[in-house]
Amino acid sequence: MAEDADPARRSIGARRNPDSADAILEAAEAVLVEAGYAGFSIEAVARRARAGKPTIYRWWPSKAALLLEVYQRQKRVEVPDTGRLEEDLVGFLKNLFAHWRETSSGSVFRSLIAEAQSDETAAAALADYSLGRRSHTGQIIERAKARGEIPAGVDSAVVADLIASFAWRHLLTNRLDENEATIGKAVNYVMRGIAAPAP
Amino acid sequence: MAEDADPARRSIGARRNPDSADAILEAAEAVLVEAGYAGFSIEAVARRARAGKPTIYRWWPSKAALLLEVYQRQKRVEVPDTGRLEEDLVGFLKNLFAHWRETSSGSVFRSLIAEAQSDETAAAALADYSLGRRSHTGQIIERAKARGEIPAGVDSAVVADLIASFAWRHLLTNRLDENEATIGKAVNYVMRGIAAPAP
DNA sequence: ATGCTCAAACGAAACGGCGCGTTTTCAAGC
DNA sequence: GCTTGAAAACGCGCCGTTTCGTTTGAGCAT
Repeated sequence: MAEDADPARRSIGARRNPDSADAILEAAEAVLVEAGYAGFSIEAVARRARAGKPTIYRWWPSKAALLLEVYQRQKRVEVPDTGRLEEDLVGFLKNLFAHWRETSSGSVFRSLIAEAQSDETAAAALADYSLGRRSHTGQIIERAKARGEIPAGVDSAVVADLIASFAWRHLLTNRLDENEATIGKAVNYVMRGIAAPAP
Repeated sequence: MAEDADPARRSIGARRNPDSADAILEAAEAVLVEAGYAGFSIEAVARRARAGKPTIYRWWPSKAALLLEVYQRQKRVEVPDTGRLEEDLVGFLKNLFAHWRETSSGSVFRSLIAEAQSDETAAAALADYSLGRRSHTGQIIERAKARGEIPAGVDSAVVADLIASFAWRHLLTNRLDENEATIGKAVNYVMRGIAAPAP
């Protein structure tokens, strides 16, 4: 992938070298996938990118910052919009699990969560990110509300939190190959809770 | 806490020294609480326990093993049994969050989850543990089933997984001071999903 | 425009420091 | 004599930083 950095990539003068930045980000992703979070060190990334450590430290103040940018470069998961809430939720989770399994996104996100447990920067970044995107799930639920499929009183933040928690836990415990039935069942419980009139 | 190890604690001959083991476990807990997971190293624990590193490595093959034993020494959280499922679930989550906040259990468990992302041993131990205890939540739900409060067809594993996920996510994102209303709301959604007749 | 100087970023190498996991040494008690 | 424990030292790797020489754009004067 990025293992043979362009030998012509050299300093381009008194401004940031985008080639270096790219090489570093790609190397970071590659190291993460190949060696896992345990083998993810600034040294290893620098070696892999054929870059100097100071170059990395200049642009990314912490391991967490680098991880975060790698994560943000990832392709986004597809969010279905079928017109039925339950179908959307199950489809989204299936897409998400497949995405996490089949691309490096899963490794990167797992690492970010782990890093957040010991690095304040990572924790803040993760919180920002979660809050900022308001999660795809929230949008799915809001759409269902807008078309009157579920009561307007439903607190989409709470529901989205439940779904997101489910996804996180499966990611962190390496159960992304969960069969569709389990996903469907979990979503179904939440779904009925949403749809039922408040007691 | 364990900072002044008994100066009289010395080798007791050809068997394991329980005083040393205790001192090491207590030191590990103290280091984790005071310096966090980032500062948790075998060296630091050995220093704190006034023990030699080889002594630690002899009895705990990895950092994960030590973490796990520290976690298992913790006091258990109280599981309510009021005769009403919703009350039990909310009460349990409240107890659990308070327990995680006010004792070192939260720090230890967070660290264990983080460690599991880079250490295979920790991952296996965590999976064993989660599976083995079948979670307190599962017992709560099974009780409700036994007294006929909810349909016998309810899959308690799935529901317990939802509740546990909710708890994990709040632990990992440092939101253990969530107000009672949020907990209640989340549980309420799940509850109604359980109670409602399958569509 | 042209040419000069300065500042910035680059890769590479080296630094001291620390934690790793291991090995060795020595003393103590069964 | 056996096992255990404490202590010290080992080589290794990564940390975050500093220094070096080189490359190049930007700013300014001519």
